Amino acid sequence: MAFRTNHRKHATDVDGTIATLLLDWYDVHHRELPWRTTPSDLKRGIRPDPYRVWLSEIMLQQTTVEAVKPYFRAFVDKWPDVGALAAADTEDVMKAWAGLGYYSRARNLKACAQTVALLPGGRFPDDEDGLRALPGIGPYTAAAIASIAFGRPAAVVDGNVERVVTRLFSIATPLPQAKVEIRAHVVRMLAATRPGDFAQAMMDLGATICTPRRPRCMLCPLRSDCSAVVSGDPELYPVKPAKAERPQRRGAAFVAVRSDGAVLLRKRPGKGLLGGMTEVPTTDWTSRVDGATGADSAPFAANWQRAGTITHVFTHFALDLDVFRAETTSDQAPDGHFWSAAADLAGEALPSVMKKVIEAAIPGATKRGR
DNA sequence: GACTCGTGGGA
DNA sequence: TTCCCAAGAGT
Repeated sequence: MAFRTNHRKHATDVDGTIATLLLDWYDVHHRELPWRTTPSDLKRGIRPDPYRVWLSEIMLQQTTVEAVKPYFRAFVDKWPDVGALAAADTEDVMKAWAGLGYYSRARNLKACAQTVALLPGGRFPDDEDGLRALPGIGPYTAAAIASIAFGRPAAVVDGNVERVVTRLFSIATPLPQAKVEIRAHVVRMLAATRPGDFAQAMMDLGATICTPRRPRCMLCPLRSDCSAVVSGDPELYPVKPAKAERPQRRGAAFVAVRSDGAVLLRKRPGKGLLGGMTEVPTTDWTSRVDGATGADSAPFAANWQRAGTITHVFTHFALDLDVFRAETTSDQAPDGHFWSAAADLAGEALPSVMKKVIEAAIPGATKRGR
């Protein structure tokens, strides 16, 4: 292929060489993913479905490919197109999203589907600006959909691209300030012929070769052009600010079990932490380790028994919840609460932390049914 | 620009 | 164990 005469060439030629090397690598080593159209399919004129591209991109925000796969399959099975999702019950969408995290994505997903369904032809906008205006679609996702689904030469910059580019050019500027510089490099390297494949190739390279730790530089198609390989340690890049330490909170959670196995639940507020999701009654989650987390802070009087303590780590704090369980014959649900039948529990919109709580009180309860 | 917002897996 | 972090967006 290309001779290594980079030092004799202009920057644009080098950038073009990088794109070619990357795409040649991608043709052979690309990952096969449920939402992806392969390079050979693209060459046969098979275009990706914008709905599936969009859905996968939303799910993949700050979420691993392996975590997304089963959710993606479940969603396209239930709601095969944007019209179906637009018509779906929001509660059903939250239930299907439960466990995937960052639940505002699910609400924005539904809102976005409804907006798109009202557009001419019920189709997604086919450019960055149009996409960027939709709920849940930011700079990255707009560029990703524009390039992958519509072949637009958009600069797709995600965490993978940031890592690859900062290493490629030894960019020591810490993130997020380095983003401007990174983006400029991507714009220059962008292969106008295959924008979508270029974007996905960069991400595949970052995910499989140019990894955060112990990158496999010997297998990298760009190693000859990589500044970090030549001049130092690729793991030094990208430079990120130190993380704030994670505070500890604690509280108590109350699992009330009816004689038929139903469990008392309630709905969290629409916004904020675990917004719109379902939970068992709990105390406030206080920063006081000596806070009152006993049975006396239960939502109603009952024969509360300790059922252990669960721990859960959120992005910006860690949580210990003392779990209490009580059997009750009362069929009454306190204001704002409802009974969920034993067979329905597994399908409720329960975030992982709440499944942990219920499992501590009733082993297997969230795994039955459905 | 600095926070908030989940979860599970890997080193 | 502890830390890092994964195809970021909204405020």
